[in-house]
Amino acid sequence: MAGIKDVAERAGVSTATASRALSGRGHVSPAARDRVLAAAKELGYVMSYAASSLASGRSRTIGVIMPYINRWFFAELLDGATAQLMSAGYDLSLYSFEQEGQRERVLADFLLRKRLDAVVAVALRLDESELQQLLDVDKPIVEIGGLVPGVPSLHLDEHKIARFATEHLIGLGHREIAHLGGLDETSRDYFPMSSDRREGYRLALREAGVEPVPQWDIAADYTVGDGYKKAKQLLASPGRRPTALFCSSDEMAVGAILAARDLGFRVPADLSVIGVDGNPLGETVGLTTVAQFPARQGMQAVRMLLDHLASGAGSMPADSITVETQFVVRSSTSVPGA
Amino acid sequence: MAGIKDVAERAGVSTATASRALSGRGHVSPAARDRVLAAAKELGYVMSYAASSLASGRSRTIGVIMPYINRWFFAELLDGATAQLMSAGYDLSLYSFEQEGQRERVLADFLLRKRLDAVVAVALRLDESELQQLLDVDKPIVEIGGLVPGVPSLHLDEHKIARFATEHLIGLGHREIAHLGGLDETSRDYFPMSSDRREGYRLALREAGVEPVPQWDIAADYTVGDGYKKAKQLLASPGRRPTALFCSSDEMAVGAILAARDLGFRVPADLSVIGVDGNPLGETVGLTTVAQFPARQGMQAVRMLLDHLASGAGSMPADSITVETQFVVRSSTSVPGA
DNA sequence: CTGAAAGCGCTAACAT
DNA sequence: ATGTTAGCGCTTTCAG
Repeated sequence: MAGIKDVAERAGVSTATASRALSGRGHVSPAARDRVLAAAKELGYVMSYAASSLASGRSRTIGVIMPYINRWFFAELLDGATAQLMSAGYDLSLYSFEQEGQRERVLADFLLRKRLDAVVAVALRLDESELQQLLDVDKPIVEIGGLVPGVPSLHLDEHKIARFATEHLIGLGHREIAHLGGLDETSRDYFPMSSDRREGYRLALREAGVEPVPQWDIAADYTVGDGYKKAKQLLASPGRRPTALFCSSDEMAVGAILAARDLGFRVPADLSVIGVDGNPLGETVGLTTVAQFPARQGMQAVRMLLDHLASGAGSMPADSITVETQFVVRSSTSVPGA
Repeated sequence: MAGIKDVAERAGVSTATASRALSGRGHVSPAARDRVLAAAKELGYVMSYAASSLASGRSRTIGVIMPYINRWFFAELLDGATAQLMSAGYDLSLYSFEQEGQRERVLADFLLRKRLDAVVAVALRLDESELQQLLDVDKPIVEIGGLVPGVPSLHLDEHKIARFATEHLIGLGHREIAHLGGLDETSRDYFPMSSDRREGYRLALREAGVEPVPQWDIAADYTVGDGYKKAKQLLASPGRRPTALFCSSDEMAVGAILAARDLGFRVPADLSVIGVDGNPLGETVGLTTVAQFPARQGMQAVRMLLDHLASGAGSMPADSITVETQFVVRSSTSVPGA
C-alpha cells in the first residue's frame, strides 16, 4: 500500500509538502499541489488515520452518546449527525448509555482515549461526578435535550410547547384535558424534558382557570404500547372523563387514539388528541402535533462542533440554543363533541 | 497525562512488559502484571488508541454500514451491535449508505483507511465493482440480510417465512390472499429480501391450488404510511376483495389494519392480516406475525467478527447462517368471516 | 519471562 | 514555498 512517501516521491516533493497539499493546511504552490493530488490518485493513496492522529492529535472522529438508538427521536437524530459528518469526511463513533454498567466505561474509557475530537451528548442526565468526568475530558461538547449544565446545548422550549398544545385544546373549547407525560426521575426510562412539559400543561390549564386533575396527569414511557394502555385505563374509568388529551410524544398519542377507538370513542368527536414530535406514524391516524426535527438537530450539533474545530478557538461558549418546532394540525383535534 | 512509560516506571518494569501486561498478549509474571495494573490504575492511565493502532495495526474499531438508521430493523440491529461491541471494549463506527453519492466514499475512503478491524454490512446491494472494492479491503466482513456474495452472512429464510405466513392464512381457510411486498429493484427503497418473500407467497398459493391474482400482489415501501395507502386502495377497489393479507413488514401490516378499520372492515372477521418482523408496534393492534430478532442478529454478527479476530485465523469461511424466527399469533388472523 | 530498540506513517516546528 | 528532521505513544521483534 502506498504511503505518503511514495506520493511525495512520485510528485517530486518532500513528504512535508505532500502532507500539506493533501490536508490543505499550510501553503503549497498550485503546481506542487496538483502534482501531489495527481500522484495520490494514481497510487490510490489513502491516509492512515492512526498515523495522522498520532502525529497531529486530531482523530477526525466525533463521538455520539445516547441512551437509546432504537427510538424515533434518537435514530432520526443519529441519521442527521451521520450524514453531516460523512460529508465532512469525519467518522462517527457511537456509544450507548442504555445498558447500565456501561455508563462508567463510556465516560472513563471510551471518551478519554484521545480518539474523539468532539462529542455530541443526547438526552443525558448525569450526576455530579459523571458531569465532572465529562467536563474533564476537555473536548468540545454539544448537548441535545438533556441535563448537562455548562456546555453548549440544543433544546426545545419544552415549557412553551406543552403550553401551546394545551392552549390549542383550550382554544377549541376543551376544559377537561388530561396529559400523558413522562415517567418520573427515578425511572430508567425517564426523559429530562418530561417535567417541563408537565409544568407547561399545568400552567396553561391554570391560566384558563381550570384546576388540573391529578389523576389525569399520567406517567408513561413514551411508547405506543404504554400510551395505549394508560389511555385505555383513563378512558375506561367510571366517572368524569376528559374530552381532550395532550401527549408528550406522538407515539403515546397514537396509542391513545387506538385505545379510544377500541373503546368505541370517536376521535376527535369524543376525544381530541394532540402529540409532540412529528413522528410519521402520526400521519396515518391524522394526529395533530407539535413537530420537532431531530435529524436537523443532529446536523446542527455536528455543524457547531465542526465549525468550532475549524476555528481553532479555545473553548465553546456554553450557549443554549432553542430549536424550532412546527404546529401541524390534522384531524385528531376539534371542538368537543364535533 | 500518564503514558505507558510512566506506568512502566512506576511498576519498575520496561515499557515492553507494561504493554504486555496491559494488553494480555505475551507472557508476564503474575507479580509484574499486578504491579503494572496497579500502577496503571493509580495513574489513571488510558491507552492512546492512535499510538496503539499505528504500532499494532489493530484499531479496536469495527464499522457498521447500513442504508438506513431510522427504521426499526436497522436501529434495533445497531443497538445489538453497539452493546456487544462496547462490552468487548471495541468502538463502533457508523456509516450510512442512505444518501446516494456517499456510496463511493464509504467504500473508497472510510472502509479503507486502516481504521477498521472488521465490518458489518447490513442490507447492502452492491454492483460488481462495488463488491470488488469491498472485498479488496480484505477485512473480515459479516453481511446481514443483503446481497453480498462471497462473505459470511446472516439471513432469514425469506422464502420459508413467506410461505409459512401464507400457509397460516390458507390453513385458516382463506383462498383470497393478497400480499403487500417490497418495491422492485430499481427503487431506492428496495430491500433485497422482497423478491424471495414474494416468491414464497406465490408458491404457497399455487401449492394450495389457488392462482395468484397479479393486482393483489402490491409493492410498498415497508412503512405504516404506505401500507395504509396501498391497503386502502386494494380494499376500496370494486369487485373481488381479498379476505386475507400477508404483509412483508409489520409496519405495512399495521397500516393495512388501520386502513381496513377506516373503511369499516373488521379485522380479522372481514380481513385477516399477518406481518413479518416482530415490531412492537404490532402488539397494540394485535398483529399476528413472524418475528425476527434484529438486535440478536447484530450481536451475533459482531460476535462472529470478534471471535474471528481473536482466533487470528486467515480468512473467514463464507458460510450463510440462517437466523431464527418465531411465529406469534395474536388477534389479526382468523378463519374468514369469524 | 523481561528489556532494548527499532519502527508504525504521518505532522509540525524549524530552517532555508 | 519547500525540505529536514524529530517525534507522536505504543508494540514487537530480537536478545538475553
